[in-house]
Amino acid sequence: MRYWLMKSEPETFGIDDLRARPQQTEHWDGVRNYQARNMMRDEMKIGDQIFFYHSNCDEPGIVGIAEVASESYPDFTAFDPDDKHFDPKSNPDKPTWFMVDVKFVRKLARTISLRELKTKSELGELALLRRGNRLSIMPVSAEQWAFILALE
DNA sequence: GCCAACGTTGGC
DNA sequence: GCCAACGTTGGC
Repeated sequence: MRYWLMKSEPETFGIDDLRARPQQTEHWDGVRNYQARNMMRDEMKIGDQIFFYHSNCDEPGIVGIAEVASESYPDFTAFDPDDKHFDPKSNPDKPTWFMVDVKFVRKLARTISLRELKTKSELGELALLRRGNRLSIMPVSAEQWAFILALE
């Protein structure tokens, strides 16, 4: 099993939105970055654990845990001209973009903020903290996962 | 709102 | 293939 971190803006789709979905599950649509796509399409497996990260908000940080709930499949929002994430280069016969379903596991007892994570030398290699990293999905090592959870 | 750090696009 | 222009992300 692998570990991941996925960013979302709480004003758009936060951890509480995921919890409120039927089956507490939602497809992770809208990813339009090839690196992030490759991780979802090629590396994520059902049961992988995910840190749910709130970005672009008052206190950016890890707010909960989710898990991968499906194999990857084409992101159908790319096919819809009316969708914000429409991409004319992707079509159902040869989709460009993929996604997985993500299921709510639990909220953390408190937000582990980006500010706090930055103070931990043990997390120097965490992709989230690397300079200029804007990927919305990134891998987390088992060691990093355990260390961060122990902060809770 | 600002701006650094990207990734993408398109002219050449 | 190069690279300038442009758009986006996301912390602050």
